[in-house]
Amino acid sequence: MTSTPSNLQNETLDVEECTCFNLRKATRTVTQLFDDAMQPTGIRATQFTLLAAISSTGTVAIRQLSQILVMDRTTLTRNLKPLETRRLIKIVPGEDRRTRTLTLTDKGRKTLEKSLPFWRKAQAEVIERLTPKRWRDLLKQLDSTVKILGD
Amino acid sequence: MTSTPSNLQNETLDVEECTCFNLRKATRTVTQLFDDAMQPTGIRATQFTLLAAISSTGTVAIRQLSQILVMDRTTLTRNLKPLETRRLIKIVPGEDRRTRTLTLTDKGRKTLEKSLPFWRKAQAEVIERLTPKRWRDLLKQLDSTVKILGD
DNA sequence: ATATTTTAAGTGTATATGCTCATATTATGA
DNA sequence: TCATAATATGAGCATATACACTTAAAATAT
Repeated sequence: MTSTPSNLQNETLDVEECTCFNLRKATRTVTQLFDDAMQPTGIRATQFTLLAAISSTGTVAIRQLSQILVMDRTTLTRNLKPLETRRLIKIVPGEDRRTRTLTLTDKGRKTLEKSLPFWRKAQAEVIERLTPKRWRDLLKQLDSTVKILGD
Repeated sequence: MTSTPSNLQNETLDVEECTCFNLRKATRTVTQLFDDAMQPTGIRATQFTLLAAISSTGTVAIRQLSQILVMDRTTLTRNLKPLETRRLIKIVPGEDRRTRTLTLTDKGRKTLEKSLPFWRKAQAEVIERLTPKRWRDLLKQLDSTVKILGD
């Protein structure tokens, strides 16, 4: 009986189908596209999302926003830092003094408004290149994934 | 004629459909699931991917691997650091002395082998919870996305 | 054969992500 | 009311990501 060689090789082929790896790969690709498109605005795609979220919620606490964005609270806190440093947002204690509430500054609002066309352009380009059907399918799959695997 | 109020509110609703944001959100969710499942192995999902890739390619240069993984070269360099520190991989100059080639150490091979069942379990859980059909659709969409938007 | 160009890689800087632990404040229960 | 539990946050630590710039080595062109 010949000893079976380590089947490491065969196993690792499966790894090309790793859900995590493929998601991260696609995220790298798309984030680079968006960051590149947003470059003239001075803010990144991630930062744009935060400004837009704060704009649409109005005043909101950190924990609250982290739940809306399905983002770790401490990650959000860190991500807010560069926005606060550049005075795009204001962070002040809430009525419940455990909380800190977020609001856009005038500068933040202006930055968001100026950035919107660039975001829209990037988004439109992605939809066009993927085709609307594929894009809708992608978003649908991503949404299912978060809903089903979240928590 | 009534003046239209700032349509910032309406605009930002679209942002919930931001391709970049939704990808990042799903990636956060899935990465947390994988990292959690891999926790007993002492390596993270991202690191597992690197070990598996090096194992399947055999000796490989950094640039080469970065292209295989569709990953920025400098990102790969940084990601290799903790693996090298823990002596899971060896980085040595290649024949072309501009290059540095990567190989698994014995410890790296052992770590990869021990990690495989945990990765498989996480992957199986994801496929089961999403259902195989949805999972295949997701992977297909991610692959299209990278192929179409890459470069 | 040497000057020029191309290619591979490392480093500085900045952001993004999330776990663990510590602290402050509010809510609750005896 | 006062001790305890629950909640909101920040900070330390480690990794992940990528642009711009620099350096070294190989390829090429004259």
